[in-house]
Amino acid sequence: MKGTPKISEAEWEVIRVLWIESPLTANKIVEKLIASTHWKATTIRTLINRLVEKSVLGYEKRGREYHYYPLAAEADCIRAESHSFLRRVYRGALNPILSAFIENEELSPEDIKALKRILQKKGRKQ
Amino acid sequence: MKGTPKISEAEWEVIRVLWIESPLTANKIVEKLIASTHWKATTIRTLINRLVEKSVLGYEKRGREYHYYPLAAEADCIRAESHSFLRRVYRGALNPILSAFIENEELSPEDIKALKRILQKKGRKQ
DNA sequence: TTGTGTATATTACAAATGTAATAATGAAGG
DNA sequence: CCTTCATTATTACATTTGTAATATACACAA
Repeated sequence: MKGTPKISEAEWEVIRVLWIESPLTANKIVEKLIASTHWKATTIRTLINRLVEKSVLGYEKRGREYHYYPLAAEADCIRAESHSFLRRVYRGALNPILSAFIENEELSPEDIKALKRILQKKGRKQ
Repeated sequence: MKGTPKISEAEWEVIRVLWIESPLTANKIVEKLIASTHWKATTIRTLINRLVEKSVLGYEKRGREYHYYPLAAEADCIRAESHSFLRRVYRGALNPILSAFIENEELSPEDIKALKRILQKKGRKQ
């Protein structure tokens, strides 16, 4: 893996459906995204092609259809994006952002419990 | 506040120096950023002007110099950016990202303690 | 073999972004 | 007043992104 390329906001929508299920034909992808966005089919095709150019998606030609699948691992892309975000916004000071997230967003009691556990473990390792 | 506009990656560098200290003349901003980036002075001027157009920065003309200061509150911009990030990458599922951050990035023991405290409080409120 | 649908491929085009160069303007010194 | 330097203003230009429209090619039916 060569370090994940930059994935644009719209492209994220596309790759995400393939992380959920793949391979999928272009048509299937279009179908799913038309349900959740206001995009035209051609727009979605463009996004798919750009992701292929960026080597984020691969495809297999089967008959006259292409079956697309992710080349970039979800975890890698998320890590890269998170890192870029942290650098941009927090310059590496992690605590403020975690605090902000925890305070501003929704967390179920189970979430809270899980996070406490992770912190616990992290605390022990240091 | 009208909902913070989109601040680009490069622009973030600029606004951030003004959140640390303001008002600053364009020259001061340039000076600080040249130290921490490889940008030319004119590039930084462009970024400043774009931020003014976006109403993220305001300025006061004093003599022939402009003194720039933030119009958008740091907290608001961070909140907006965080939210957009969360939606893009995690579709609102907060727990995985928090876990990833906690596991992947550096956290001091104090950080860990602080976060536990916040979680504690959050847990009580629900 | 010729239409006729569908898939894919090519092209379009404006706005945002990264990255500047150049022009104009005004203040201060001679 | 005129030159010069420092500031700000205008212009530039390639890429990326958002958002498509149009063209082409091929499989299948008639």
